[in-house]
Amino acid sequence: MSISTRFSVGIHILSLLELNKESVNTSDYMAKSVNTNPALIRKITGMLKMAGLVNVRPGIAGATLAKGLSDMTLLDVYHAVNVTSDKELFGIHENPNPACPVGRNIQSSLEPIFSVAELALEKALGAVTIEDVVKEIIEKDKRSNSRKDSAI
Amino acid sequence: MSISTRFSVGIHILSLLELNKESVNTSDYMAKSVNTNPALIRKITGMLKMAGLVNVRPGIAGATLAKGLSDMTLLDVYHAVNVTSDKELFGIHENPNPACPVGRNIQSSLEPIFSVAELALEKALGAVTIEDVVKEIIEKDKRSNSRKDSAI
DNA sequence: TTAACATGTAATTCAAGTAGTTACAAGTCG
DNA sequence: CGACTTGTAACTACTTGAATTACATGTTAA
Repeated sequence: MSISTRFSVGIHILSLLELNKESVNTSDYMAKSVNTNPALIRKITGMLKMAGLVNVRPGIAGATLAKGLSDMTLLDVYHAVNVTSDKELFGIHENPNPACPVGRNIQSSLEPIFSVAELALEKALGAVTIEDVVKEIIEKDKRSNSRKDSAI
Repeated sequence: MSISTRFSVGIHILSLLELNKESVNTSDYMAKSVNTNPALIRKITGMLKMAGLVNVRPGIAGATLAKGLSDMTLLDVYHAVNVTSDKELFGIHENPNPACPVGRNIQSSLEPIFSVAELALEKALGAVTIEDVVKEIIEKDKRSNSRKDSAI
């Protein structure tokens, strides 16, 4: 199965907080941008808060960025929204037959290999900051706007 | 959610085919080693067959390796058992608000980033062959056996 | 040819995770 | 006080994974 869209929604939220920082970003407003419901936004925002990425307090409208954009990588978001802390990316079948040489060694043989692969993934995510994403969004928006203008 | 255990089971099957190549590896036998049921083994074996990794034919007992162990990487197995062909590893929320700069650019901004991360993962998996896994299993088994002997 | 056995596959069930939705308690502020 | 917001819990619908059962199809040997 795919990695939860909580990850991309988390990135969406952080990007939105930057690009819309002049206004108050309530869960209701952000839900409209993501196109989901406010409760889910609040849930994910809560996860981002736990990770120290956003400031948000009960009763006070709006969330704000808690750190500089260049200090937040996608890996931070990945860890914030994924419950991968207790669950590995790769699932390994449990209870293989201990009477079989393969069965009794497959798990311990695969774990370090899977770890290396997972770390490669995380390294790639850690190399991209939210600032990079925001810049990309701005660039893409400029390009599509200029295309639209020239078409008129 | 985690990547399906079909992946680790697929590796288990291929390793077993090598280490038990003197015997006939029926789905029933392999199911006992993996500790699951024969139908699931046949399903995964069928996927491995589609990928050209094993030979198996209706009515004829047992599966065999279709290629050399050093010519099979974990990435081959990953692609064989994962239906990732039509589904990306990272899920991106659909239908974000096109009226919002973030909403209308988030998907196209994230896709290439996620692709890079996914490729990093696949590169790591492609660097490990089934031969490596089999050697590791043999090594681990030797070590645990010698420990047992010395304990007597 | 037939009986025994193996693979291929469909259907069913159960469990778990995702995401959408509603509802409401708790907190804040004019 | 009253309007608004966040934090959560509960519920539903949906999807996927995995286990299980059943049976059609194919093969082999007696």
